[in-house]
Amino acid sequence: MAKLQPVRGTHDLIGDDARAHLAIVEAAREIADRYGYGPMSTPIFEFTDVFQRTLGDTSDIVTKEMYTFEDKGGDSLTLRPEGTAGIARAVISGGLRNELPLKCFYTGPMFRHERPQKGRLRQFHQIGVELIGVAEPSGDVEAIALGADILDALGILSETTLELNTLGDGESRARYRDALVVYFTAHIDKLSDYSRERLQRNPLRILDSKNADDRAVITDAPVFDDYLSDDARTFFDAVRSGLDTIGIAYTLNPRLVRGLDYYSHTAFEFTTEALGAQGTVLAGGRYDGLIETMGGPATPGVGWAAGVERLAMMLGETAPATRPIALVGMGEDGERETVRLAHELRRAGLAIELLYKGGMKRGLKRADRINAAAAILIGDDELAKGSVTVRNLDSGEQADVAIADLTDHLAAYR
RNA sequence: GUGGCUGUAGCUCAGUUGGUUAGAGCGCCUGGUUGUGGUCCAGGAGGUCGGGGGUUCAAGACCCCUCAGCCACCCCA
Repeated sequence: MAKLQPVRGTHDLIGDDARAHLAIVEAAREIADRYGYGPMSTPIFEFTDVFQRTLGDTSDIVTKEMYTFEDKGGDSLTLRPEGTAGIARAVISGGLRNELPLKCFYTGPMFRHERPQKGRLRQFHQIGVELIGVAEPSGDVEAIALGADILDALGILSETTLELNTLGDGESRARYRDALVVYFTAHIDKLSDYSRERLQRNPLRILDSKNADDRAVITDAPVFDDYLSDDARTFFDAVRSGLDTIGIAYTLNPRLVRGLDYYSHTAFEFTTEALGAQGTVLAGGRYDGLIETMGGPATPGVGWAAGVERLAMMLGETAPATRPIALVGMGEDGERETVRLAHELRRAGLAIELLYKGGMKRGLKRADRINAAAAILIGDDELAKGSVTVRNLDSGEQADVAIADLTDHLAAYR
């Protein structure tokens, strides 16, 4: 830390950026509420174990991306890299098992020690939902519909594609995994270095490789469809027909995978071409094995998370803030009166900007800069008459308004 | 963690083969207007040239290291 600067990969949210983030979260929260997904908040740090056990010792997040530290009591704590683990932990430790299904919406910062690039930060923000305790495909459909509704409300659904895949049940996936290992091992000389590593850790990931040589090998790789159990196929068909019923379009992407064992059945991502290499905007899936993996009773779950920064990048111009009315006081008495009036008018529901000092010229200049719709001028002349001057800053027209009539007069600016 | 590109005023950027006091536009401040903004005119403030080291008579420019940003890989929101 040679210099006063933000930590790499972190970002201040100021002005319009802050407003845009808030607007996204608020829009999402409101829609989630309509679906019955109520707010829930878990700590931004947990015992390291919570993430280690849920995410698996071989995942990238655990092996190299966690912000882990020891607290003064000697416990190993970790800044949360994602939201699901904490909620799953709360389900177990908070006795929420008796209140299933749990439907929740969460938002907040996440932390991953990655190299920053477009759409990727070390501290970023997510919104997300979880539906825990529902094993039916209608739960998957509901979660996806909720995500689509939020994207639609933000005006960006049409810029995204919903990619959909099934990871089957554990048995199907184990057999498929074995088949892949056999196939890729036979072609190991043609694989990239990265994919050779993946072959050890997570063979399904090879299917998702961007490497041209890998792609050639992948073309003839075994397809999951041949290994899918009847139950898994039935489940996936039900999800698909559910989406069809409510008119949500999707593309099947057999290469869309999740590494960890507790994932099952549905995997989906809303992706876009608009964000460069980090095209995933909202992604999730079913994690029926998660809570059991953490030491709880077998409990099904499905959910997703979306990156607020990525959503914000797609939004472009934000809706302008409501135009305030500026109060400009001249002289001591005038300034005192603006303070009193500001309080009164704000309590009457108007957006008021108090221009603390500096006289009329400066006051009007500032009123203009903050995009005020009107300025209320109060000086000795006005005080003597018991009125104020209301200047429309667009037309330049001015009116002498008795203080008693002011609220009515200003109704035009609401 | 790996690779490529880039760091000059609050912002966007010029700055010639190394040459004297580092510039522009926008923004900001002041005045023209002792009670009238947005336009115009005049003036002004604002720079460790990301940081450190080196080469040189001389470095914003060249070399090395480092930090940061961007983009990509990896991975993911």
